[in-house]
Amino acid sequence: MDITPDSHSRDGRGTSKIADGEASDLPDLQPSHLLAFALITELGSVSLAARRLHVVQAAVSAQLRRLREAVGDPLCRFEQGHLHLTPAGEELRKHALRVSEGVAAAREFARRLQRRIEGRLRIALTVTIGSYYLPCPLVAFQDRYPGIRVEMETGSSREIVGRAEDFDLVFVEEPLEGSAPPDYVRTPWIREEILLVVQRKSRLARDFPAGVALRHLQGEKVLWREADSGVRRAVERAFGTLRIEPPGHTELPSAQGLIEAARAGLGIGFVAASVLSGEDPELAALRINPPEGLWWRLAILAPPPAQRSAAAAAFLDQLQQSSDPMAHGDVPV
Amino acid sequence: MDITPDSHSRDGRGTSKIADGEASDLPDLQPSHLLAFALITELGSVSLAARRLHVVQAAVSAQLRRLREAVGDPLCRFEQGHLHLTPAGEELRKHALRVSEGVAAAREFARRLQRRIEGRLRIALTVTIGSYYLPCPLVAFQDRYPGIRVEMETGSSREIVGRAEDFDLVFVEEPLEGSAPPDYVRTPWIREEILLVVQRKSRLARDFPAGVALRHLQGEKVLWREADSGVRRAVERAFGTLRIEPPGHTELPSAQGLIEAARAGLGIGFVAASVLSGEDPELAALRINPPEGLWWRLAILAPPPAQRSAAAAAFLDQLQQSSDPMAHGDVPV
DNA sequence: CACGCTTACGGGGGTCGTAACAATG
DNA sequence: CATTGTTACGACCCCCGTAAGCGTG
Repeated sequence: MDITPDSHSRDGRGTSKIADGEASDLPDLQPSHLLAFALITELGSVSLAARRLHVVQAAVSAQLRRLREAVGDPLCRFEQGHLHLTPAGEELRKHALRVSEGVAAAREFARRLQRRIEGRLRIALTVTIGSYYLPCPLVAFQDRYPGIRVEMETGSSREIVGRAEDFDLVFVEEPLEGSAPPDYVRTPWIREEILLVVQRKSRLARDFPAGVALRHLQGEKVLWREADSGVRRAVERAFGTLRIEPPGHTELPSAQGLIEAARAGLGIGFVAASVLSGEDPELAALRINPPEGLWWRLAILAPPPAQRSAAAAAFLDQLQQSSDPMAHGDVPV
Repeated sequence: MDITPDSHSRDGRGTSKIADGEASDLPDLQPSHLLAFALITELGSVSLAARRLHVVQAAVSAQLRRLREAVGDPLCRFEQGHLHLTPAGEELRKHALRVSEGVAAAREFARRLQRRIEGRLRIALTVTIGSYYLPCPLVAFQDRYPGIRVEMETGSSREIVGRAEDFDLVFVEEPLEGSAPPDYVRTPWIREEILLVVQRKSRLARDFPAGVALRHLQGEKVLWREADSGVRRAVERAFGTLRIEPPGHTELPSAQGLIEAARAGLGIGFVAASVLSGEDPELAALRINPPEGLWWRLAILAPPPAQRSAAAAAFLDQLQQSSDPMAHGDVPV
């Protein structure tokens, strides 16, 4: 036999004397009444407490009466304009103060959360994003909200997408690997072109000044970044659709190193557009697969707006604000 | 200019954003929601919390939602049948637990008060009452309610009546001296006859076997108890109305001593009826002012029933129960 | 008589219960 | 399919605000 709770008790919030021998028709002790009582004892006056609670005297007076009824003992007395607590009131005051402080702390905590004074932001990202794109907005965010603790975790795209529930925001490279939780939303973040870097004097630069299709690169010596590089994986994926497998030649630990190697004629390389600053007299940056180009897209995976933490919402806001100015710029590796 | 609190705000208990820059239309954080949240986190389930709160799931679910809205951050998530708290939820849980414990303590305190497991009983009384009439019912009371701390204070009738507000019960001898607070109620307690003790062979015993009027005692040698004796004051008061002042002769420190002195023929004495146990071959106990006799009345001054502490009510109950059986009996001085 | 606490009374909104839906194992 | 959590909706009652009463300095 399962208890359908108070099925036939219309008494919404009342005596609550289920399976309780207590035949007392007393109203049960409400936390809010304790709050009022704590304030009354602190201020020594019902009217002052009412003022601070933004209600009229009569309301607080009624709360005090209900608390007294719930306790069953008189709690205080007003004589010669001053408040006097009975022993029971004195004792109850301690509990009321404890409750009051707890609620005040909770409210203060909520307030700090809302004002972004406090909070935690758990983000997951790939090493590439963590190295190139996130540091700048992150320091800006921390500068703006110094109280928010940011906890980062890096992992493969598939891994962090699978554990998306554990994070406020997940920064991934597209196309998404793995499956995100059902109602998560994908927000486009950065869309950047991947360019081919070759010597100006090379055959490719001469033959394809307006851009080169990937299939023309077969047999070229390619300067790769390390295996988990985001750009490398994007290019490899593009090659994969063509079933072309360009032989790896050299692995460079940084984009800058790759550029230098390309300048020296050691091979061709793929870099994100933002890495190339200004014109280079010796190097050409060619569009890939013209006219659309090969684009590298970064996206943010987030819970639906209603389920976002304030910190996450603030960070997303900031990213969206500064996504046009492209403030993330070129960060040295 | 005084603030009439929310005069034109019909919003009974709502956003409460008076003079608060916060333009957030969030509901404010209710203590009861914290209680529900604490229970949810403790039990790890909304339905279990609902069971224990004697409400349906939906109600608790709604409370959880309102708390989340009030905080502005998601608090928990339900995945694979288990509860997972977000960082904000984890933090809020601490405050919620504190509040929950405080409220539980307050409720437990109220319960103990109602069951008379705990409490304080502050009583005021005259030394006479404290010596003769109160000890017996008091030990019975303490035996029945061992958890209730009894605090006694003795003083003159006028003094303790004046400070009646400081006590749960005031035991006085009538007629009352001084003025009690306006709405205090007087409960008759003990009504006992004061008898005149004389030698059987004395003239008084011979002339007035059915009782003697006070005016016939003029010139007698009176054996008094000490000045603050209740019986002595009662008799003196009776004498006072007649404007007779019987010369004091001897002061005895105890009722028993007074009786012995009377037996020895040292004078006549006044004692409460209960002090005389059984017949005495040498002594006669004469009614005073027949046929009504001279009565000594004890009364209890108490706040109106609604303002009585549970302990006071219990003690009064017990006294009323055992007032007929006269269980207070004769207590040796 | 100003001030503070209490009581009585009417109205609005919060909260409960019912019911239907979605997700999970 | 049983269990659990959520949403929608209607009804009830708590609580607030207004107003009057009352005691006190």
